[in-house]
Parts: sequence; structure tokens; C-alpha cells
Amino acid sequence: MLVSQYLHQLKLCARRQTSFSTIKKLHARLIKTGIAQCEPFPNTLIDLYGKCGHVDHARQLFDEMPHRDHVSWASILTAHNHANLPRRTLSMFLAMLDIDGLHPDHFVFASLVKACACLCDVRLGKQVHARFALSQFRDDDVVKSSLVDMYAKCGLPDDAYAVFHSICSKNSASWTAMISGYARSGRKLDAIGLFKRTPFRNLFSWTALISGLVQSGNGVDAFYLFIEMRREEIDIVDPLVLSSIVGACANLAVLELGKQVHGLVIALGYESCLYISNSLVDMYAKCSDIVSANEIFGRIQQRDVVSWTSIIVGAAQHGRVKEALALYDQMVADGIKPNEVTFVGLLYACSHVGLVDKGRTLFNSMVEKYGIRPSLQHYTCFVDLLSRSGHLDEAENVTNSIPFELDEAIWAALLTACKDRGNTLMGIRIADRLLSSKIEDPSTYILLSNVYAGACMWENVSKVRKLMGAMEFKKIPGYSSIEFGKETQVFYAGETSHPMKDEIFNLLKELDADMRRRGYVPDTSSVLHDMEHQEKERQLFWHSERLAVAYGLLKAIPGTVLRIVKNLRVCGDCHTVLKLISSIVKREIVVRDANRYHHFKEGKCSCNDFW
DNA sequence: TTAGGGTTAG
Repeated sequence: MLVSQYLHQLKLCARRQTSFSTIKKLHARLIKTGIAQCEPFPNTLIDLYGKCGHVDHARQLFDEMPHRDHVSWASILTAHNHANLPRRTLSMFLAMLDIDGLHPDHFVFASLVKACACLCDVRLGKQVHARFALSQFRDDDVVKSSLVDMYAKCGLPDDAYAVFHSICSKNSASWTAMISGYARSGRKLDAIGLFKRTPFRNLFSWTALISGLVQSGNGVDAFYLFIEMRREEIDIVDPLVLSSIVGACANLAVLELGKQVHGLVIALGYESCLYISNSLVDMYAKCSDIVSANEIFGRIQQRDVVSWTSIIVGAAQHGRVKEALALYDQMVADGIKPNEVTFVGLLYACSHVGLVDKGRTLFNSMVEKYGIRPSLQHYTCFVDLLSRSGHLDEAENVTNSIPFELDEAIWAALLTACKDRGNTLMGIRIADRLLSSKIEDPSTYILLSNVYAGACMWENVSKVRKLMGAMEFKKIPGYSSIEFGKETQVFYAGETSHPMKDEIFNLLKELDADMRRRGYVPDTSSVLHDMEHQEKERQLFWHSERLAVAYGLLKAIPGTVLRIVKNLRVCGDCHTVLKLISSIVKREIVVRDANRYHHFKEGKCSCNDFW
């Protein structure tokens, strides 16, 4: 075989991500023929191993090279980026300067910028940008495209646009990076505006726009754009946009639409793609159809950490804690290494049922066995578990040892537990701490006020009230939606204009009377405003989830599960009411609120009154 | 040899 033929074959392997054994065979033939050490084979081999995901082999070849040039360095840096090891990319770059005394070229700059983007390290990214701007490669458009992506990923879309604007000859990659940057940053109109102007209206730019909007929580807009993309008959030659649109169904908790998208996925032949299967597992779990989620999960041939984590988190969110923990054991037995998301799900599951020892073991194993540094979310879950289970001193010690700036949520969790457990001293200590910091959540003020009132500290109660009065709370209107068949009805709190309002009111009144006979007393402690007790009760009576449940009871096929999605968290009183209603009418009611899932059945809730 | 679009938590 000729040298050029070997080179051609190596490049083909890199593009096709050929199997490790094939690459090794080809490499062996190159060694046998004696050309493995001849230019440009050493660099081409590093590139090949790197692109096919064998960074260690690439590194071995690199270390054994007697002479390394710019291409060798660019190839090994790219290989580390490819293996998602951006810190190594940056540390190796320092070695490039120190050991080989080489200055970065445009290929190296592109790798460095990509590593900074991966780490969301804008400080370092700006240093690289400055060095690039002073170099002879400052007009390179490829590096500029990677800078656009870096600034956008670091949450600086305006800086991204400044670089984008300076690109002389913008190609599909530069446009896609900028559209994606705007969309991910939540700059919906800018993203759509730019998309309308791009001369590259292809699957890449459509995917960038739609996925970015899904990621920034604009699922509805993403869906309409997806429909427009289908109308334009864009050939969906890869499944990337589909995994995002499945994700949009998950975020919006729209089961019927999710099923239709699943149908499309099957029709286009992508059901067995791992990204797609994983997003389907998550979608069905989030749409409260945990049975279908399990079915999809069961059919995945090669499950990765995301597949396992999705089903573990799904089980945990639906209150199936034993199942979540058993799945974790199975995952570890299958040789899959858990990641930081897996542990958020597991700690959350333990909190649900007060499994303190298990939670402690998992938290420690995350650090000691898997080398994962706990994030604020992990600490919040762990402190929540400890404090809810009455281990208040330990919870406070852990909180004080957290190496981050603490947020309101973690203190509020601890304070709630102090109040519930009657630990007044610690409660006051934490309340004082909270009072001296910035509070944004109105419910934290209510909590503080209740704690001080419980300790008869009236001066502080009035201080909290004054602070509350001075704050302008953004009042988000509460609404609940209920779906059956192809119909979706949305109810807003206090809505009195619905065509069936009289029937809904009468049914709620009947149910209220029945509940009161069973000992129900409305709990108005979560109502924020100063008003008469009766008025507070009236407000609770018109909470949107109750309207949706009543409508569902009147309209849905008898015996079917009522599935409701609420934009805010279910209040304590509605939670009690929904438990009672499930028992009175003997129906299962599933509510997905802003935080979690509640399966109300026979007077109980799957969340174990944990929310 | 370098750049752009996808899944899990919060």
C-alpha cells in the first residue's frame, strides 16, 4: 500500500470513529512497514486515537515522540478536549510553553478557547482572547467562532456578538454558535432575529435555535419553531433536535404531545439512539408515566450513566425510594460510575423517607470513592435529610462547613426543621442569620415571622413585617393545567369566568363539607397577605389545583387517573385537601408542581408529606 | 490539525 493510501485510510477511520481493534491493526501494519515514525504519521495517529476516544493511547504516542511540533501539540490538546478533560488541555498548554518553548498558533488557540468554554471560565477565556488578539493569528475566523461560543457559554452573549460581528467571512459554524448563544442565554427575540437573517438555514442552525430555547426554558416557543421546521421539510438526518424536543415535552409535562414526538422518533428510525432513549425515559418520568419510563429504560441495550440517572431520579421524584436505591445498586454492579447528578437524585430520595444512615454513606462514598466534590445542591439535600430527621446539630455543623457562599434555601430548610422540632434556640440563631442577609423568597419571610412569633419575639416579628412591606414581591399568578385525551384546560387561581364555574364551585363546596366532617381545618399559615381569616380561607378555596381537580372529576372518564401540572409549589393546605379528596372520591390524582410529584391515593401522598 | 447543534439535577 502506498503512503498516501495509508494516510487516506487513517483519516477515514478518524471520521468514522472506527473501533479500537481496527485502529490497532492499522497501527501495527504501519509499524511493520516501518513508516509509523515517518512524517506525518505520528501526528496523524495521535489525532486518530484522540478522535476515536482513546486519549491515553494518543498521550502515550505523544510522550514517546522525539520531536514535537505545533501539529503534535494541537492534536494532543484537541484529544484532551475531545475526552472532556479541559483542565488537562490547559495544563498541557503550559507544558508546551515551558518544555518545548513553542508559541500557540491558531489551531492551539482554538483548542484553548474550547477548553475555557467547557469550564465556563471566562476569566481565563479573556486572557486567551487577549493573547490571541496580540498574535499574528488575530484575524483567524475559526478561533473567532470558538470565542463566540466561549462567551455565549459563559453567559456573556453581548461579548459573543462583538466577536461574531468582527468575523470577516461568517460561515455556518459562526452563525450557529451565535444563534445558539442567544437562545441558551434566554435572548429569545435576538436568537430568532439572527436565525431569520442567517444564510445558513440548515439542520445545524435549526437545532441550535430550538435546543437553545428548550435549555433556557422557552419550551413552547421551541415547539412552534419545531413545527415550522417540519413544515419547511428540513431533512432530519441526525437526531439531535429530536432529543431536545423530547426534553421540551418533559419540561412542559405534556404527555400526549410527548407520545406524538415519540411516534415521530420511531418513524424516523432514531428510537435506539442512546441520547434519544435517555431523553424519552426522562420525558415519560416527568410526565408522570413512570411505567412507560421503565419500559423504555428496559429496552436500552447499552445503558450509560445518564440512562441510569434518569430512571433513578424518576423513581425518586415519584416517591419510589426503595426502587431508586435498588436501581443504584444495580447500576454500580453493572460497572457504571455514578456522576454528580446521580448523587443529587439519591440524596433527594433518602430525604424523602428519612434514610439518614444511607444518605450519610452515599454522601461519603461520593467524595471518597468517586472523587466528586459536593456542590451546593448536594449539601442542600444532605442538610435537608439531616435536619428533617431531627439531626439538627449535625445539620448545622455541616452547614457551617460548606465551602461556598450559602443561599437562602439551605438556611430556610434548617430553620423549618428547627420550627417543626421545637428547637427554639437554634431556630432563633438561624433566623437572626437569615434576617441579616438578603431574602428574596416571600415564604422565607413568613417562616421567619412564624419562628419569632413562636418565641414571643414581637419586635422581630414587626421588623420582618416591615421588611416584607418594603419588598416588592414579584407575584407570579398560580395556574394548573389538566390534560385528558387531546384536551388541555388551564385554570388560574381565583378564576371565576370558566363556563363550568358553578358546577366546579358546587362540587368543591360539597367536598369541603365532607372534608370538614372528617376533621379538616383550613391551614391559612401559607397565605401571605394581611387579611381576615375568612378571606384567607376563601383564597385557599380558589387555588388553581382545586379547580383543575374539580373539573377533572366532572369531565374525565370515571376511574381514570387525574394528571395535573402546576406552575408553583402546592401549598400545605391544598396538599391536605388533595389527600382527602383522593380518599373521598376514590381516585388517584397526580400533581406535578414546581418542585416535585405528588401521587395522591387513598388519603396518602407518595411524597410522604415532604415538599 | 482548529470552530457550531443533543440526554440526567437545580
